[in-house]
Amino acid sequence: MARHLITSALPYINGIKHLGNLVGSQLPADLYARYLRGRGHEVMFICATDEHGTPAELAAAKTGEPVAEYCARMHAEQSKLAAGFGLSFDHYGRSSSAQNRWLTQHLAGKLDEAGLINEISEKQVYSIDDGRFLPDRYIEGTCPNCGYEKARGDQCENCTKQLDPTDLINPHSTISGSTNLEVRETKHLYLRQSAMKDQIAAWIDSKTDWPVLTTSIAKKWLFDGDGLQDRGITRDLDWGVPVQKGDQPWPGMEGKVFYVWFDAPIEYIGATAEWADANGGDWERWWRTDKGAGDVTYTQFMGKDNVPFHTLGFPTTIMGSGEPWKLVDYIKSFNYLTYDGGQFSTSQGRGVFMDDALSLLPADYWRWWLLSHAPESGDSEFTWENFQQSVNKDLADVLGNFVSRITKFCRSKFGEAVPEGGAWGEAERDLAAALTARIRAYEGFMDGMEVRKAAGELRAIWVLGNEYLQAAAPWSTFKEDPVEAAMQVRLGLNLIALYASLSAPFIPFTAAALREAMNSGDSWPDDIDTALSALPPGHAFTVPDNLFAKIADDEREEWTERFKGIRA
RNA sequence: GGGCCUGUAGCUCAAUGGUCAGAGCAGGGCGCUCAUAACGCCUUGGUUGGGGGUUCAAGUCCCUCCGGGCCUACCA
Repeated sequence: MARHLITSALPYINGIKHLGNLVGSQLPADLYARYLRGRGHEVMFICATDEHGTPAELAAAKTGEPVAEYCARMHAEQSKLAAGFGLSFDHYGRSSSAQNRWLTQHLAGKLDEAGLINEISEKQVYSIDDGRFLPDRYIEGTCPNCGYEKARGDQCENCTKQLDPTDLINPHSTISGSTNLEVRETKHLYLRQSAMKDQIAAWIDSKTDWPVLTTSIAKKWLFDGDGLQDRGITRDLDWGVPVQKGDQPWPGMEGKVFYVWFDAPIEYIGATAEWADANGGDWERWWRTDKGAGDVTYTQFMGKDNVPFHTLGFPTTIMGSGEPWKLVDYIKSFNYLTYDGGQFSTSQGRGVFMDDALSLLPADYWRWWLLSHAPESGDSEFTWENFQQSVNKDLADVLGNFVSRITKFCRSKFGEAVPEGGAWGEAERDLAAALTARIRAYEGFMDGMEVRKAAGELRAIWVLGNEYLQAAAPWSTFKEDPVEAAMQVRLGLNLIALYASLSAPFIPFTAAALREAMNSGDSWPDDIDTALSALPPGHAFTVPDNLFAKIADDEREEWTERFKGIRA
């Protein structure tokens, strides 16, 4: 038994997440966590809401709530949706927690002691009417280069020229529209990533088994142009972790907070501490190599947009602190899921969101489609037609109908208990051998986090059941040799119990329903003969309701229409 | 502009430089009747985006052109 720490990229607090967010981090992380638990490993699966930053403040202002209340409400809502999708976090924390505040301030203090913090005075645009400094992207004006009127402060979307906000003609705040802007001097802390460049580069170089997507993004940032740059880690905002050196004040930084990207990854640790405080556990044995975390394998899941922060910023924080924190062992990164040709977009309300999804269909439908089409090698596209076909064929026909045909046949001929008599012949031994080969392949893909291939292998395992049943044909055998048919049916019923265990990481709700119907346990099939005799003769079961209703054409058409625009 | 990823069957995707480029779905045929008209077997379908090059051998490596996507450090 090994110990696995698993973290999913933190969903931002600003609104309900869409299916693209879900498949890029939380869902595959859950798949892996469930699988490892199923194999008997000790797992700590952590996620949290990322609650700081300008967008959270603006979203709260829009609803008229104090930002703390807004975040509390949205956290509760996201927790509920996460539970609805079966995301099996050991703890779903909040980056605004006291634990994270303490850790963030502590690490900043250690980085300062190590000489890795610079104080830099700089000029930024301040909006007098908004009462806040404006990030470059919140300033719009006319591009001095091409005359495009909606150029942003950082870059003109029209001519792609890099801009400084002061370059813009007629600049205004995108928050209020105000043109009452001025340039003010402000002091910020910078994390000296450049000083850690060689150490980070050597570390990345040692990770030869990481996805290309992960290492190529990291290397681009490390070596492009002048190489890894220092990064501002503070902001002039009200909502966030107050800038302190540990528990001491930071002279000159009063009223400022740490940048959301400094404190967000630290919340992986913070959330584990939250878990420990809530459950009486020990978080340090997961995070401190001097306190028991030496045998932990740490895996992070995230979308590609998060990779720079996890390969450069957070490791700089961890390594630079000089303390024995646990570093990530493997970063599994994902491309994007697109929606009918374009991007899913939280800000534009484009695509299918987690709450919509659960209102239409049970979580397992979505889990299966999303995981079996996970954007691993490149962006992948969600279309309603593809979704309908996959779900109907894979879940309803291949798996659902298999369960239905064997349980109903048994009930009509033998009653609702596992029938006795008969012994395996060649067909059964062949099936067992085929199952073993496929299960070992499935385990290999799951160990390697090859999500789509694992889904394909699982489906192939389901298909083996139908092939066997078709060849054995107990409905024919029964007429000549009821004892032989009893053996075939008994094997079929045991296959259902086997499928419940194997499928649980992908479709946990269905797996639970199967276990309940079959009165079976959830042990992993290390040995196929044992697994296929888990339900002994006489073992009572019930015929479950159809596991999956098919998606009808008119439903698909209605949903296609309903979700084609942008949602309010 | 720069960097990275990507283009393979109608669709979604596979293929350490090495048999005849493979699966699933969709399409066609046959079988079966336990089952959610479900299942099984067989089968049609490809100049691997275009062009050039390296090699005994290229989907794979190099160059070039075309198309799609992402990132580019103050959105997170």
